[in-house]
Amino acid sequence: MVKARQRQRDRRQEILDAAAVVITERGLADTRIQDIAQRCGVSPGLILYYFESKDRLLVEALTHANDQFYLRVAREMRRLPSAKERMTRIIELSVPGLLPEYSLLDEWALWVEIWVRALRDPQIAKEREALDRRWVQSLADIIRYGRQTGEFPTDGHDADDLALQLGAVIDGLAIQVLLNDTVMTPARMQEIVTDAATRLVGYRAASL
Amino acid sequence: MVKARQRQRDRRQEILDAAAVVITERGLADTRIQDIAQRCGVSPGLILYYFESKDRLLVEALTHANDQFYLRVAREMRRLPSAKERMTRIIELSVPGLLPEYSLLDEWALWVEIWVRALRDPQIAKEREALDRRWVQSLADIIRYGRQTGEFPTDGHDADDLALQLGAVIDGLAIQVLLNDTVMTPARMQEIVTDAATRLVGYRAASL
DNA sequence: ACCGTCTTTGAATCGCGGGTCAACTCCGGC
DNA sequence: GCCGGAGTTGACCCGCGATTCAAAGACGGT
Repeated sequence: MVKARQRQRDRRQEILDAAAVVITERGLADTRIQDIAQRCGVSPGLILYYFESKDRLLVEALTHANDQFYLRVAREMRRLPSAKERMTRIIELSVPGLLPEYSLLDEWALWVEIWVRALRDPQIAKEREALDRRWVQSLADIIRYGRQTGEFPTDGHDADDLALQLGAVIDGLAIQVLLNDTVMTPARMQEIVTDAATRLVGYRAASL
Repeated sequence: MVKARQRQRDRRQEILDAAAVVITERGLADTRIQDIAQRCGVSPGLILYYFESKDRLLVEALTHANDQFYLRVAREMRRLPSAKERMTRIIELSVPGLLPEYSLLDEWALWVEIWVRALRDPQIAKEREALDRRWVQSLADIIRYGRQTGEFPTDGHDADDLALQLGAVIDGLAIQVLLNDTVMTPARMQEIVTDAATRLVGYRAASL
């Protein structure tokens, strides 16, 4: 009985992962159940055995993918001892296509799909807000941590405010990078965001 | 013959406008030919008499709507005598939902739809880039104009660079405002963008 | 008033893809 | 080895919506 539960959860995960991949490749609007089934090496009927509808599956897949990403980032942050390093790293991770090992293009592409749906689907709107807050929270935590360790000055604005602004800059630039590789390159984005972060938070960047 | 051409062009415009409205209301993915026809008070068949396919129509509608908006803004800019006023005004116009008379929410909602499609449709990607450049150009022009009139200092960065950064900040914040009316309000966005503009360009804002 | 062409209609076609379902398989417990 | 239920399949149903098309209408030119 326990094993059955486990196996069921595994299967669900597998489908969610496959769904995320397919959405990334084909876009939310062009993702068919058939595609997801194929990527799992499974029949289309099975997909609807595990999820009550295509729509629910897609929604869950989007948040699931974001969760995965968030957890990876959170784990990395915990490992880094200094706030500056954390800031540098989280910026690296935010730039689409900067690090070849994570294909962050994918993360951002999914993110844009979430935005579109959030415009008209209240459930997604709520989810999106939660995911976004969590992300901004991570930035704010780094700032607070740095103030605690003495790496960052403590006389600046509220950490949450700063994080919100920094997050906005990252979003705006990420779109440019994601959609247009000529004018705004990953390297350039990294530079600009680093600059913005140091100015907002008020510290000196580690030279690259 | 001439009149016929004119009438045909009018009909096309009418359809494009209707399409933009429907896309805004229902989202690109859920827009049906039937909806557009209904909004024009016309039969579905006619839509495909004027456009070779739904897809072409939608693409054209997106850029058409953006053109309209751009032209409105450009006209306004020309009327304002000082660069500071222009900057203040273009910021107002960039904040979704700030001005009730223009429902800028709509502009931004369409913009997000363009992004999603641009991820996978090379034609749209190219169009989007052109539209975006035009927009950033407007910002850069204001900066250059202000330097010419002596309103802005001339020792700062390249005007195009500054415009690019300012544009990114606007994009990032606009998404937040568009999707989430609790944390990031229009008024707050306006404040932040104004602040960013004055710091980037290096002038004093007119107090609000 | 007549003709030919451009518009417009609305019904019909057609393919696609989500969801259903009855049958089959597999596996774990007895 | 046998039973029962969970897991899996793939064929089928079904509605939706893009596109086509033949027929009807409007309109300008003669």
